[in-house]
Amino acid sequence: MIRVMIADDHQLFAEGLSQALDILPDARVVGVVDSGPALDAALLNQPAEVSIVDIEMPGGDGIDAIAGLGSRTRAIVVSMYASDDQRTRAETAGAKAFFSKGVPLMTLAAAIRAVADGEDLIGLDDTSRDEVLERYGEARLDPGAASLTVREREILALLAAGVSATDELAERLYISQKTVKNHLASIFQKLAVSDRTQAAIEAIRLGIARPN
Amino acid sequence: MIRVMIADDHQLFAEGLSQALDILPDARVVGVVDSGPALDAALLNQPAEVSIVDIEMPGGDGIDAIAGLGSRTRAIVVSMYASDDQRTRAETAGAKAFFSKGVPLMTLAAAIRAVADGEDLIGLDDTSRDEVLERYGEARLDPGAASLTVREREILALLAAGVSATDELAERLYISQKTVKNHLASIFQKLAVSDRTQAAIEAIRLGIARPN
DNA sequence: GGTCATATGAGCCGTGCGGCCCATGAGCGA
DNA sequence: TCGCTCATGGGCCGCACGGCTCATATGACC
Repeated sequence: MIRVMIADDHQLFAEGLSQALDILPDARVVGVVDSGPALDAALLNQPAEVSIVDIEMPGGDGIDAIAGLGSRTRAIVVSMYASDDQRTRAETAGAKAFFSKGVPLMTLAAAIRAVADGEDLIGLDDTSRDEVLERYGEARLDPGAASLTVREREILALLAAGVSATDELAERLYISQKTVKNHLASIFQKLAVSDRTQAAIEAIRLGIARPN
Repeated sequence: MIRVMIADDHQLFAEGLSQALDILPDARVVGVVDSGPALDAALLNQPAEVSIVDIEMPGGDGIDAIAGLGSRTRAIVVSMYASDDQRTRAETAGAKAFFSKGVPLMTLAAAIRAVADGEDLIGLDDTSRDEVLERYGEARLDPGAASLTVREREILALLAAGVSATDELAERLYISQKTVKNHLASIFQKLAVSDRTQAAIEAIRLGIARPN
């Protein structure tokens, strides 16, 4: 599940995009803000892998804002009137992609997946960029935890119950530590997380395990 | 918070002990079972740092049960009629402490703290053992998360929100990675956990952070 | 019979994590 | 003034964790 934050002062656009992205099985809009500083503040309390940032916003340029975000989120800059020097400025500020607001939604969706996966689209020429987007055209697996196998759910449940060490997990399940790590790697990929802490939280959030 | 599981077929004793231990600010009884196999099964779904195991139980000797528990829990064996050969058998099975049911509650409480802290009491002679128990006579800190500082709560909240990597935590808080690790080490000690996964779960359980 | 998903397991490797001890400065209360 | 807590850092170290590729066996499905 890719968490997306939207920064745009045009409510109609922002909320419409929010609704549209929520249709995607592999992305979820976790917040909408209307200025650069507000984006910065929102990300403090609500992590998001990807942020969609408009250039034209009151109270400071959107590009100035993302320069100060560091690795907190990966920024995709969108502009009403896309120009080459805007693209250059976005790249300098550390944005991972740059689009005109005229692109199809599915292109943006593909870009979100690509950027969340670590791709950097902004420096590419058009043909290379389209090639990458092509690869991310389809939704990345599971609507939640649907694709988890039974064994993977067992491991997640234990993890969320506090059994975090590999050797303990292996003992409980009567399998080798190596197999535990293999299952965990598979879980990480399916839940789009990067370590067992995030997996445990996600397991609780998805209702696979109860917090108590 | 030390999680304790009690295995004893005498309900009066088990539940009484459960109530008594729950008074302690640093321990919590998370389950009561009445046989060795039931202990094994209960620990699969409910981790416990320490288990109080009675020797005299129907359906298999309590000592036989703990031999198969591995590192899932540290066992403290209690017996109605403590004998030297029972103590020897308990030691062989991997128990960390052995007591007659005649000992004062506070002695058992001290033993629970000692065993949870990694001490092995069963091989010690009486004077050495009493020395160790003396050191663990007082409750180990916090009634829950009361002793956490403001900064530590901030870090916990971020952790439970999915910000699990040290470098990301440092960026959000505008402090060095080293300081983040120092705070985390302090949190681990106060919550009696051993890694950030368990800390995040505990934070959710304590209501410091919401799962969603 | 062939293909696919699942569960099991191995090896290799870089580095992030957690344990340990220590230092400094600010703030506060005895 | 002394002592304490807290937040901020540093250094060191062992090892567990996560990323990668690969192998094998077992069912289910077609």
